[in-house]
Amino acid sequence: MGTTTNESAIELTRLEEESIDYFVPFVQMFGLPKSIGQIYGLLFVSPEALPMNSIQARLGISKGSLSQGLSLLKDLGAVTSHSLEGDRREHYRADLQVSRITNHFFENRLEPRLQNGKGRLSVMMGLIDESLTDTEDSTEVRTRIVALQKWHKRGGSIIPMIVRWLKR
Amino acid sequence: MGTTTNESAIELTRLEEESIDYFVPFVQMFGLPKSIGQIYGLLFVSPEALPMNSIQARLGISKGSLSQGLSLLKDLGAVTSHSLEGDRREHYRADLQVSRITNHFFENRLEPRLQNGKGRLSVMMGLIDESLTDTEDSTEVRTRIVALQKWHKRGGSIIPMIVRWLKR
DNA sequence: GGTGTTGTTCATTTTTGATTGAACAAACCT
DNA sequence: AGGTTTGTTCAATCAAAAATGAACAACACC
Repeated sequence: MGTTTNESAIELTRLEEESIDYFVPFVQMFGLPKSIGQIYGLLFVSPEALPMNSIQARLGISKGSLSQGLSLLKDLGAVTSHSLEGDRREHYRADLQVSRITNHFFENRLEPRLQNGKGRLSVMMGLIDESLTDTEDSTEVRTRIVALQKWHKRGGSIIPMIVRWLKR
Repeated sequence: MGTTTNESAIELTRLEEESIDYFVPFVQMFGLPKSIGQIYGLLFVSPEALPMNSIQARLGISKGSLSQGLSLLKDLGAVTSHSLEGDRREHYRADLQVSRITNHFFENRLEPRLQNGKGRLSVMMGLIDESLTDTEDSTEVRTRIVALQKWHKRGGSIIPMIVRWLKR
């Protein structure tokens, strides 16, 4: 039933499978790769922190993906790493704040593009204004761009609200 | 400066270039292909409705992409098609409501996955509850899932608000 | 020092998704 | 009817993104 068919050594529990199948589409809708969802999904239902090799054995993904995935998740603050006494391996634990993942989307994916877009809109207005031919058409287009600018600003202002809503 | 270098027959105006360079990243952040952004960007600053062959000549993309792109944009309600007297070709015009595009993201991309996720969360709760071993660990995990459920619900409830905010 | 373990990096491979263009259908005209 | 224009569909190609695994670095222990 789950999409989590793999050739890995260690079987996943039903709970782990469900969690992974929850988080994979979740991270994907925010433009993150599947492996991130798998890792986070597994850690989310693991009461104790897990070392890399154990995660790898369960998910059956490559060491490279895992290392990169964990490092991204650490950057986001979605997982934390812990050293245990008498064990050289780092152990990884999921942070409960799922919003760490969504914030990444808003702050790194949306914000910069909105910023860039803002500049382009000004340029467009400039181009319209300097075009001498002040026809009916050009006023129509000007109207459109003004509307877009307004809408753009509105979109930008809602993001901080969403972020605040999703955190805590 | 613009990324809109192509081999097409008809030159784009600076305004058209800027508009395309505005909309391409815009649609991409909502998971739509670049061609959609090009088409919409061009139409957005065209005072008169354009026929397919003219769009193709300006953008230099294939007839196939164009046809598919326009049909998606029409489905979203982001462009409308009009028949002109004495011209067999359909003419396409951008709808000012950019929110048509974003709504597609929220309603077709986010909503269904949230819905699917809701089901998985119930399954997860069920699995935890039926697991007889009622250890410290299992209560910890239960807590996590409850928190996730709460967060999930919160996320679901914000979407209609965003959609309403973005429309008009 | 040498050996085994842990984790990272990055060039190659694989997978996924977008674009192309040729074949086809439909509409119009003479 | 035949010929032309307009638009769609879909298998093949191409491009972008993700996953792999081998090479490497860092550390620990003997």
